[in-house]
Amino acid sequence: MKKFLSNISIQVNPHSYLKDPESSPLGKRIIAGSIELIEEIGFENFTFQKLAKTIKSTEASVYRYFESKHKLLQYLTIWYWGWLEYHFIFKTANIDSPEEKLKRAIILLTKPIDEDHSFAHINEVKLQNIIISESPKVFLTKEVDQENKAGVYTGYKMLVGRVSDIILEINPNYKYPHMLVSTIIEGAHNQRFFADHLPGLTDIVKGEDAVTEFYKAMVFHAIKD
Amino acid sequence: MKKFLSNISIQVNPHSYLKDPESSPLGKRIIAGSIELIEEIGFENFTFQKLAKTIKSTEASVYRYFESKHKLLQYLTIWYWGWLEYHFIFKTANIDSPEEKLKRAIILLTKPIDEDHSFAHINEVKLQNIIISESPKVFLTKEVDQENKAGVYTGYKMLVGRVSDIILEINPNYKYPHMLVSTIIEGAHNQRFFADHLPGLTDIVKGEDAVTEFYKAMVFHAIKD
DNA sequence: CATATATGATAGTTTTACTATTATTTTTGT
DNA sequence: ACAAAAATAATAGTAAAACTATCATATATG
Repeated sequence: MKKFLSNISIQVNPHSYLKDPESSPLGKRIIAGSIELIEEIGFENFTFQKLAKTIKSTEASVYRYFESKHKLLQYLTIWYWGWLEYHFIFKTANIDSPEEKLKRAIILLTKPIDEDHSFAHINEVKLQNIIISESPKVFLTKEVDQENKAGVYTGYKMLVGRVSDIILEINPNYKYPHMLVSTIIEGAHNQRFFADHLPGLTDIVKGEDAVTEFYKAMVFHAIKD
Repeated sequence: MKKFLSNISIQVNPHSYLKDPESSPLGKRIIAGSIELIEEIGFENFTFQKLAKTIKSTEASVYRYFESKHKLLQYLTIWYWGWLEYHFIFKTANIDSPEEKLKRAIILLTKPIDEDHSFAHINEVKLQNIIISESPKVFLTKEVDQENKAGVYTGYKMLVGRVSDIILEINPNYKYPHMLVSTIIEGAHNQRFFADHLPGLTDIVKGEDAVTEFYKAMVFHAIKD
């Protein structure tokens, strides 16, 4: 899957930035550098000073793009939801069977990504690691309601809504489609984290992608009458 | 359910504290005060200086009990897992049917708690709100592996292990019991948070505890052959 | 009642998060 | 090609947070 998105870009809610990082080379270096650095040292240890040093710029310049490191992480997660939604549309296009569409959606939402380099300055694999380890910190704050009003979570809700719609195509009487979808998205992140760091909280089955298998079976059982 | 634990206390891994807060009145004020304050202002805005002020002590005194606010939050979550495990044992004691035990376990893990005051200095309802909004921040750090080695997550794993054992009693061939249990624990927290702040990510059904109903149905469907 | 221990009062250090100012470089319109 | 505008760099500074240290005082204990 190479460069198939060469002329499109993921729209990110401007609430998360002061100046669009897509609009300049420095902005792109900030994004690329922050993905590298957050993945490497973790969000708590990440500072704009360290970022400036790695991308050979200055703290003040970074602050012209992002008001805080929290907003930068927010930007990255919004971008990721947009990226997921794009792939979702791509992967379910022209498929008639809702069961097959749902299966593909679950794979997208639970499998580690291997594709790369659709966007020159974004390392999707590292970004996904950041999403797994850091993304709950974006919404688990006292500012979540304001941010929600500002539209920060629209992309996430759209994605959940799209997958929910497929579930309702399969079973129009199923009562909890959104719950099921957000459970598998957040759950898959947790399970990947547990597999790496707290294996006692998960089940690792050799020669099998247990996370995807587990959620696939779970979803199809849950929505059956 | 009143004071039925008058002579027992929840053991917390000493890795999380410098001096046992259960061992002194000041220690108990630190715990009580931090539960109030973290619930009110959120973990990011919480500082030892603010805590000291609310409990009428000093920053330096708080630091004699906890090395950092991260360790304090860790202490609270370890205590909560111990509390849950105790309740789990209590609620499943003398029940023969594994289905009934599992049902009770799911209720315990997914329902908001209403009982109170079993432990004088701990407000369990507020503590649960903290667990919902802040507990992933305990393990989602670069220090998780060291902490795990130090036994910080033993209580969580024990709890997950106990519920998994019931699942295996019902279906010895089920491959993912730990995954299923940790999915419902973390999932229920997320869904409660979403219901309050990001309702587009969940399904609120009036006159019904949708979270508990959803996970009960999900689990029993998942473990069926 | 002497001694040890816990807490309080106070002050200090380092780091982070962020703002302000001016100089220099790069971009853009004509 | 060049002047004006915009972006970035260089530098410095402030406020608060996250600790650490010291000494005085209170409380508990043997």
